[in-house]
Amino acid sequence: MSKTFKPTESELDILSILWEKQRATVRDVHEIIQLTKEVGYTTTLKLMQIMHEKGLVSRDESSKTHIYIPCFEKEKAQEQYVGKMIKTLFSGSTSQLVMQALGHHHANQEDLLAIKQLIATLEKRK
Amino acid sequence: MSKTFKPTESELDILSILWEKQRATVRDVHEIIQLTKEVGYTTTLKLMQIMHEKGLVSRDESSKTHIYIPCFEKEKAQEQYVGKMIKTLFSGSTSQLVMQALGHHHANQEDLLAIKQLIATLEKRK
DNA sequence: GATTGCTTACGAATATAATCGTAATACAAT
DNA sequence: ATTGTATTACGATTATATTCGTAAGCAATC
Repeated sequence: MSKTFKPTESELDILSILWEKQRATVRDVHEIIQLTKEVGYTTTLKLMQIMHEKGLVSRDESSKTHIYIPCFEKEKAQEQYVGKMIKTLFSGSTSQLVMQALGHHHANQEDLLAIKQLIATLEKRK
Repeated sequence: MSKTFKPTESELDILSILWEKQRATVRDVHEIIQLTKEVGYTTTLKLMQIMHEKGLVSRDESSKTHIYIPCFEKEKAQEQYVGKMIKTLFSGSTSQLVMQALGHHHANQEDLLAIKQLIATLEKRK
């Protein structure tokens, strides 16, 4: 029964900030957005208001300056996007995605160790 | 000088079919799209025409029924989307993406072996 | 050569997303 | 109280994406 959740590009950018900070005001969010994008304050405000209408975020209105909180877990978004990506960009092959990621983006020794351990677990569980 | 390439959702669906088949007519593509989506033939046609205008695909017009060919490599799209995803959904952590993928999507023994080998290479190259 | 069926071209309508200006409101400082 | 500043609300505009109807071309078949 979980609704298909499908934020737009801009909404996802905002969500990613909210997941990071847990809770934030429009200004908090806007200041971060502004680092990478030339955009007015009211634009960010409006986007967050729309996200509120859609139920993507909730907000604490007890003080004048509202505080926004994401309405669902980052993990849910991760699952959805990773799945879609494996399907449309990697012909359904998980390992191709994994290898693309490892091949093109840095992972340190510790990270690699953790991955090896996960693989070991998966192999045992066969 | 490579332009930022940014296909829409629908365009990406079409591209993914073209990458799979290498070359295809509008009808070929439409028949596959139709399996998952209720949409008219001319809609698919129009989308592909627009993609042609944008330079996302080229086409062979020598016979009446045009044959479409993707204009750039799947790998380029993979790189771009994986990068964006690591950034917005995994706080910049490649290994988190990798572990999410391996944890939630099936990979067989052979796949896992290939990944282990890649990791070994990366470790050596330290 | 008329009819049928499949094709492309094209314009228009509709839907969705993103942007911002302006006004109203609250609150703090003078 | 008045002024200044930051906030929200809201409407309007613009941009972009999606959808499809209709017409025109072409080739095979009747």
